[in-house]
Amino acid sequence: MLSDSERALARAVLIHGPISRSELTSRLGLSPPSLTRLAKPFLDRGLMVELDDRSDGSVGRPVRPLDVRPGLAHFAGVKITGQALHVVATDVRAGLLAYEEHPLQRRDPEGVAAEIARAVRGLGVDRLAGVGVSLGGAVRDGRVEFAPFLDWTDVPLAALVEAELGVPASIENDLVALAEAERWFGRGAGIPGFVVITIGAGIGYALVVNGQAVHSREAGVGLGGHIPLAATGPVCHAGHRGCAEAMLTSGSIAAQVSAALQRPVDYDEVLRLAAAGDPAATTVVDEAADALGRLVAMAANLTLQPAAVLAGEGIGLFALAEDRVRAAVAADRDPRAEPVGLYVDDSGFSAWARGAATIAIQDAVDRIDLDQVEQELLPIPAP
Amino acid sequence: MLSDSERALARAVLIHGPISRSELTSRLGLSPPSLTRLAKPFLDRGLMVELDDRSDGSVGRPVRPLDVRPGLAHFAGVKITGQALHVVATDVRAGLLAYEEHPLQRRDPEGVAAEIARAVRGLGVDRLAGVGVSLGGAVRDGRVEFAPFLDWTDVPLAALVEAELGVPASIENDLVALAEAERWFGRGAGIPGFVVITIGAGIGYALVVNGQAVHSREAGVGLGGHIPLAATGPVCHAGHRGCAEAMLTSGSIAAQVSAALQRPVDYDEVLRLAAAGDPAATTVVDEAADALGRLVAMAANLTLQPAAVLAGEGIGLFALAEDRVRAAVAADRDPRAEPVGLYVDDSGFSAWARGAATIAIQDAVDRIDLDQVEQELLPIPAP
DNA sequence: GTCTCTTTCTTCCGTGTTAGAACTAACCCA
DNA sequence: TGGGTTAGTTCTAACACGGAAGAAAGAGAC
Repeated sequence: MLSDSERALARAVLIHGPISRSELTSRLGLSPPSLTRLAKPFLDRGLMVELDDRSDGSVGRPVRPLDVRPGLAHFAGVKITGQALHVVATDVRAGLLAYEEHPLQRRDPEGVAAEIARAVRGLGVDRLAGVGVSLGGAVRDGRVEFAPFLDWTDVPLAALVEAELGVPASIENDLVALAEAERWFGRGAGIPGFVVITIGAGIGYALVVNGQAVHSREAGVGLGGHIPLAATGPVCHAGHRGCAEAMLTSGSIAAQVSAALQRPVDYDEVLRLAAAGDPAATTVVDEAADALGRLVAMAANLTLQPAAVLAGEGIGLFALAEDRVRAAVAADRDPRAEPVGLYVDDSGFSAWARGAATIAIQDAVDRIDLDQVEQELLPIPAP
Repeated sequence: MLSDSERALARAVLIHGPISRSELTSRLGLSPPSLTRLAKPFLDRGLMVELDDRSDGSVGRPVRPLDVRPGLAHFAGVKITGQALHVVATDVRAGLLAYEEHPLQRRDPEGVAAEIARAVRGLGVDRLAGVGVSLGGAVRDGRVEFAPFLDWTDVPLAALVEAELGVPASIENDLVALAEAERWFGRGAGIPGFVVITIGAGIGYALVVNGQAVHSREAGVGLGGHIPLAATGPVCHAGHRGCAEAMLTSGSIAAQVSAALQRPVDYDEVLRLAAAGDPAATTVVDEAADALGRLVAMAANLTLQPAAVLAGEGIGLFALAEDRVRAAVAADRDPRAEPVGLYVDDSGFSAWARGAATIAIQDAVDRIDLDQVEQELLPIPAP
């Protein structure tokens, strides 16, 4: 619907906040006249607004930065896990407006779609322009090809959710969605390529290269989880000693400390104990930090990307043992290579659902038709 | 010089051999009229020819496939190692016409440039349209920023070679060049992404994602070389036990077998001994095969690419222990994931120099100026 | 105050690229 | 010989783009 240049403009304004036409010329490689021409329809239809950036003392005509019209639309993002729906409402930049968690009652596609619809309606968001749904598994063209934790095969989830909610629905693999969120609105904004590693109940892995997320069939399979990271260490359920799952998942870490202390301890308590100096917890956390650093280094080495975004609900580990992680990264990295940039997204569980919302936002941008913008958008008074 | 569409056409015809306009429409996303218009200047100026594809029995007007004019130009490729220059002459599709090896006498930039020029002239190629040079190190904009094995820093090698030879010279990192060669003309043609692993005197590693080679600053540093692959095993010069260099380089393999047999044995003899069933050689080769498989699996897992091109002068190992390599790949790969496609380029040392030639070819395509095609090209009679 | 300078943005217009519609070319087959 | 089929071409209208020149809007100098 939009031409390439129009879409590039829309994306640039969405991602880079208020931005002047002159900066857009260099960023998009277009001439000033083209920017004037391209921006006009977006302004006329109320999709963008022109800010009057008050004079900052510099000489010359003041810039009139373009921005997305505030309150133009809202989006919902839903991450499906085996146990729950994590639901967020966001603005057009995936900024968090609300976050809720709902236990998942049903597992059949229709039931899940109905619960997604109920949860999204429960957010009470007006101007909902799209819903994004993410889950672990292989996803293509709005269909869940394969989702092991729900035992789904070839489920047309986007169509089901659209039918329930009446707004466009987008589906994506949870890790690809998270990578997209980090790339557009998160810690990876402005970096051409990076690795995404999540730790929590499982190990997640995704990749952005040359400014685009790698969208492989494998994304759902969890290939990063069984990379060997320690010669000694616990054994994962697949029988790998010292693999990423064994060293880094919150369940395995909690189990190790529980065994040592001979009482049940959960992950958060492990982190507290380690912070307080408990020797068993400290040992386990330190070894996990070493393993995380090794995983980051290995991923950076093999993907040739000098940056990593760390996320997931278990990422509290990093704050506790940052020095060890960094030391482990450096140890497995050639000293002549650029040091790996580490960016931590500690927003925990809501990051997953924000990732889903990002997919909905991206699809909404691609869906814009300047000839068919609903007139309801226009009456909103500009602030 | 060429517009985007013209360049896309030129590349498609170069890469995909004789190809009809109708197939180009779908491949390039252009309309038939555009193909007619775009192809005409290339035909008029003698850069392309129209084949009359004799009727194959199908109904309808026969196709007139476009192809590069035979004998249009030749290219030279030079790979610099610490000891020698490996030099090839190729046609426009990087097809091998000649291969020579010259010991490297001098190490200073001017001396190397002079030896490159002498070696290339020695090939006796007419219609030389460009020279590509590749070497291990960091390269940018025709300059060698850093080449440890020659102890070079910021050497304008392209300019030096151009001055000596009088034809355009292109410089690239050896592994990026090899990856480009595999992507355009080699085993990776038609695959959107793959990993390149070379074994030989060292371990090489490169990456193609979304149809483009990853061009990182790190490419020259050899990051793939010290990935841990075996808990036991020999120690590399950097002190890593069981790392890729220790397990897979021809020097390390030969040294292990030499130690076992208590006599000096070179790499080729190791392969012969293993093929003949010698127990020491077999053990070392089998362990190397396991390590190679593990490296491939790890790279495929972390890059999310389901294919690997194996190359390098030591790749004879693969033919000898293919089953073990494949088994090791499968063992470290989630069974639900797509199996890794293995493509072997067993052309040995000349593959490196063909990679360099590929870079020259790519640059030559980007340099085409349809307004300034030399008239000398035209008198060649079409076949 | 007003004049000049600087920078941003806009208007005008020529150029070049694109694809739709209609057409021609070249072959198979009956 | 004439219809069917596919490939490729010609004509033309639309349109996106950037260069040139101009307008807008402020800062600073006098």
